Order: sequence, then C-alpha cells, then structure tokens
Amino acid sequence: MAEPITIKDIANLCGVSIATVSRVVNNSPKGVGEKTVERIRKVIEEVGYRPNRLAQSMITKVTHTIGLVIPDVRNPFFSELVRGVEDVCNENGYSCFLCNTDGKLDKENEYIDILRDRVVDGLLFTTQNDKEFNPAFLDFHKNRTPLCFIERYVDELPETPGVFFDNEGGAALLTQFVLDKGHRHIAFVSGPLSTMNARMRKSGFMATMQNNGVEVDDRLVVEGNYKLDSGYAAVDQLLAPGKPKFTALIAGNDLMALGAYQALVERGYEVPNDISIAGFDNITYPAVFRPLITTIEIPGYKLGSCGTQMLIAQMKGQPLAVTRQVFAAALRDKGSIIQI
Amino acid sequence: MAEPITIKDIANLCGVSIATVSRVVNNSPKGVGEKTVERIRKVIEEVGYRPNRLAQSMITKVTHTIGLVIPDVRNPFFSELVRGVEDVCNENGYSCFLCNTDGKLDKENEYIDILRDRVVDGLLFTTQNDKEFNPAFLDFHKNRTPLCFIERYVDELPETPGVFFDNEGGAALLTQFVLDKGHRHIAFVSGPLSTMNARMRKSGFMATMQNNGVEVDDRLVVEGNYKLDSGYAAVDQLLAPGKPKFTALIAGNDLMALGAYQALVERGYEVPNDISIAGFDNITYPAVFRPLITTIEIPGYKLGSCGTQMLIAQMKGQPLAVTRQVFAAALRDKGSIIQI
DNA sequence: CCCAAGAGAGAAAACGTTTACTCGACCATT
DNA sequence: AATGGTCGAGTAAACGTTTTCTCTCTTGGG
Repeated sequence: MAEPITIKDIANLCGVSIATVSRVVNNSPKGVGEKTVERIRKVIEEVGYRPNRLAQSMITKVTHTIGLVIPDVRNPFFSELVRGVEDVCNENGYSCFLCNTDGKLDKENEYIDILRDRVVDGLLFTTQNDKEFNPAFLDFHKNRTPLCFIERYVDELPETPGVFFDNEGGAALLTQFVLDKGHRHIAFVSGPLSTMNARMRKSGFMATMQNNGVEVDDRLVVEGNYKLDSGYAAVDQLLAPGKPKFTALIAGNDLMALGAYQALVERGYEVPNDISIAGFDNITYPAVFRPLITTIEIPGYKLGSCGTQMLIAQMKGQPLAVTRQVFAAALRDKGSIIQI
Repeated sequence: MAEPITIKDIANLCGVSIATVSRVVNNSPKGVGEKTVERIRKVIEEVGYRPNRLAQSMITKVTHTIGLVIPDVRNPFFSELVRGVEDVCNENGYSCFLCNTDGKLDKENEYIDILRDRVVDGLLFTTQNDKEFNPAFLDFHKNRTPLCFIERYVDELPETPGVFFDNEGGAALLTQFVLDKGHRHIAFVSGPLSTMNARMRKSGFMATMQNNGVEVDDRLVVEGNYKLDSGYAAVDQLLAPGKPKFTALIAGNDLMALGAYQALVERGYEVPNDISIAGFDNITYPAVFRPLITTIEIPGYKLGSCGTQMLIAQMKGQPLAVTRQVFAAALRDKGSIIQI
C-alpha cells in the first residue's frame, strides 16, 4: 500500500531539486544554504525519509555489503567467528550475507557466484576443504573485489590477505606442556591430513618432540577425521596388541579427545591417572560438564573480527600493514594431564 | 581493472538490442527467434555474463533477500535456527542478512531500519526480549513487507505469521514424565517470568500438577534467569531451612538444571538418587559428557526452516493455510529422573 | 559603479536492468 | 489485392539515487 518515500517526494515537499536534497542527505561539502539545509532536514525527519540503498549502490558501485562463506554456523568455532564478523560489520555500517557450504566445492562455487551477482564489496572466506582451489577466486582477484581468507593459505594468491591461527605453535605449546609433565610416551591422533590445520598440528607435535630429544614412535601416531568416533577408533588402534605403551594422548581436536576418553574409560583405564589426555579447540561447555580436557583455545571471535577489519580496510582502499595475520594459541589447562 | 560485463556488452557482441538480451536472460515468454536465442545464449556463456542483481532489483522492486534478526548466533539454539533459515533461503534463491541484537531494543530498531534501507523482501524476527514492542513492525506491516516471528507473539499484529514452540506442552510432557516416575514433591525453577516462554513453561508445569491432583507447593517454585548461576542460586533457596523437601527438580532450561546439579552435588546430594533433575532445551553436547539431563528438545532447525518457508510463501503472495505454526515438544530421557 | 568571484541551487546524465509500446515483415485469409 | 494476425525485434521510459556541469544571484573590492 504505502509506497516508500523517495528523494523526489522530499524535493517536492521542500520545493527544491532532488540534487539539493541529495546534498543534504550526504551532508555533502557545500553548495546548500544553511536555512535550506535546516528546512530539508526537518522535512526528512518528519516524514522519516531514508535513502534507498539499492539506488545509491547503482551509481556509487558500493553496496556496503560483504559475503561470509563458512562451512556451517552450527559448528561452535564458526558461530563465534560469525559473531565476530557481524559485530565489526555492524560497527562499520556493513551488512553481511551468511553462506553455509558444508565445505562442498560446488556450494562454495555457487555462493561465490551469488555474492558476485549481489555486488558485495568484499568476501570473507573459510572452508575446511583445502584440497581443491576454487578458480572463482581468481576472478574476484581480477575484479579487484577485496578478499580475506580465514584459516586458508592459497598459493595461487600469495598477496591476498588472510587471518590464521597458529596451529603449529598451539600444538607445540600443548606438546611441551605434556612433556614438561614428565610424559615420554605420547600418542598423537591427528585430524585428516588432507587439511592444512591437521598437518600443522601434527608437525607442531613432531617438531616439539624432536626438539626435546624425545623420539616419536610411529606406531603411536594415527590419523582421525576430527569426529568423535574417530577418536574412539584411534584408541582401539593404539591399544592393539603389540603396540607400545603410552601415558598421554594428544588429539587433533577436542571431539576426538572425547571419543578417546570414552574408549579408554570403557576399557577400564582411568583418565588422567592411567592415561592423560589433551585436545584442541577448547569447545566451551558449561564448566559443570565432565570430563574436562586440557586443550588449546582457538580464538574464533578474534579471527572473525580481525579478518573483517582487514577486509574493510582493503575495501576502503587503506593499505594493509600486514596481509597475513597469525593469532597465537593459548593453553587451557583443565587438569587432564597429570604429572608423572 | 576488469569492468564487469553488462547486458549492453552482450547486446553489442550479438548485434541485437539490450531488450532482446534481457528477454533471453529471463527466458521470457516469447518474442525472440530460436536462432537468436541460441546465439545470445552462447555469447553469454562464453563471456560469463551474469546480470547485476542491483539493477534488476531497482526495477522489479524485488531483491530476493531477507533479514534474519536474532539475539546471538553463538547460542546453539540460534545457530541451529540460522542454519535452517539459510538452507531454505538458498533452496529458494534468497540470500540472508544476519543480524545479532543481543535482545537489545535499540539494536533491534537499528537493524530493522538497516534492513528496510536495503529493501529486504521479508523479515524473520526473533528476540528474547518480549517486554517491549517495537513499533517499527507496524511500519513493516503498513509497507506490506512480509514478516515472520519466531517464538514471539505480538498482540498488536495478530494476523502476522509466526512459528512457535509448544513450551506449555513441553513442560506438561516433562512434568507428566516426572510424576509418572512417582515423584510428588517437585521443585520448579522458572526462567525470567518477563519472557513468554518462561511463563508458558511454568504454566505447563502448574497445569499438569493440578491435572494429576498434585498440589504445587509455592515454596518450591522459584524464578531464575535462564543462566547457570541462577540454577545454582535456586538450589540454595530451595534447600534453605524451613523449606519442604523435594525429590525432583525441573528447571526452565538445561543451563539452570546444570547449575542446580552442581549446587546439589556440592552440598552432598547424589543426582539422581537423592534428587532427580530435568531441564529444557536439549543443549546438545557430545554424549560423553556428564551429567546427562533429561530434557525437552526444541527443534531450532525446524523452527528456522519452517519460518522461512512461511515467509517465502508470503513473499510470493501465496496465501498461508495457517499463519501460526506451533511445533510439538519431544522428551529426551537421559536418565536423570529415577523411579521412586 | 563595474566586474569578478563565490555561493546556492537546478538540469540532466548516468548506473544496469525490465517492460510497455511500437514497428516492420511475412504469411494466411477473404 | 487488401486486410489482419503473428512473430521477431527495437525504442525508450522507468527505478531512485549521485554528481558534473551550468546558471543565477549576491557580494565585495577597486
């Protein structure tokens, strides 16, 4: 029913041209008398006129809109991240399109196309799929649409900004902690080695062991898939006859650590008295829950907010001091590693 | 660098008018010869032309965009809901602006204005704040912008669609379950009674008790704020000298149930042997965690996806069979209520 | 008193589409 | 042979802004 009020309506109401109204709306440098400004302001206020963003964007080519592409909001890490992104967007007058891809390449492609059609000013991109490189990024790059990666290195686009978590450092920190507690026989359950972060975490573990002069027993290093079940299964493998004993187990993420915990308990081991356990991610649950798992915290909110800041800086044409920001890891000791 | 390809480019490339190109892009009824269609299609394909959504929207007044306003994505209920919304949007060619308000009225207002400026086709609105009614909704209503509420009744807008969870029925289900286990002295810790759902849950509890001929002892009904601490504090109140004994405690949500659990354990009670506990929400954590709390599941994804379907139906001008959809509750028995 | 400069404001083009209207060509019907 | 219908395609207006250019009026300095 009620047609929206346009700039033309205001112009008529004030008996001025739309150009003049436009100038006061954008409190443009000058060219409008004080009294006129006052009058127009008042009318705008009274009738509640708000400029149509679409029309503005048509001509300015700027939508104040970004696309946020992630695998799944339901993953707590990503909901933290999303909130960080959205907060920074909002502070800066941007709105954010949320896209869930489940890490599937075709959905990623689809969303990239959609977002380009919608003329987003920038794109924030996360995935857990780092096997395949999406050539659509090259298009974005050619079109000079700002891009910021989250936890993803793209060799083809070396100068594209990104925010990262220091997976290797986190794993090193955790491994050192376990070593310092006196453990020497440490099992490691990695995430899927097809992913960058699983490889980094593993290498952080290996390097730290080596640096401390502790030999890694290959038979105690197994690969999981970041899911609970694979942690459970890993314990079965590690406890098989002929395998060496171990006093601590480091998992590539908390979920696998929990799976491992369950398997150990079911097999009659006491955690941490018989076997200590550590995870990665700091999946945060109300502190009432048991077990508590010593872990490495990944600052999802921070990654999101800083990534967005970098993206916005780019969109504003500000030169970036650093194009790749790496966030340090923090250890969360929850007592699941005992001194021996 | 690379200016985007426009319809004009395609027209020139094919030696036809832009109107003709537009017709084949929208595979418009007729008016273009088969051979021409073929030729234009091929060129479009070759150069990868994609129409500018902004320009399309300018003229059609349709953006294929919706606004999703929620308190906080980090709340697992809302991340479920968001995913449901986004999936249905995507299936139907819509994109979705995510807005976090923390339930604050001024942020809600701000986002409503922003979304209107951006000419969203519809608005999906959730809040936990049901004290204040935002008059901006009336504007939306006047502008005929489709609206769908989630878990919020708005008296001023009786015919506005909404999706709801049957809080009362859920509480009844849970209460009946507890009664059937033989409990007669049941404590109830409600959420903040300023919120609709806390009131509904409480009334579901009261009604079921009454229906079963069990008198509710007022001294065993306390009000919390849906946070962990308030569950803890509630137990302090309930265990104060002079209070009647109880064998079961039903909390307005899982978080408070956990707080209550912690308080009880710290005071030497065994759960559920001394006191049984039930919650609400089914906050889902890996099943390894303890304690497990018998609870009522709220189908967040379902609420989101169905709400979005209703919204889209409205936007397409389809008449809604029902404007208010209520989703049934389901009990998740996790053993924290014992038979007595 | 004249002129230049500057301030205030409007006209119109542009952004990339969709769509109502128009027009010519061709063919079939009377 | 004239009429009319259909098909294919183009012209131009429109959407709601921003912005460049232009114009007029005022003002102040010489």
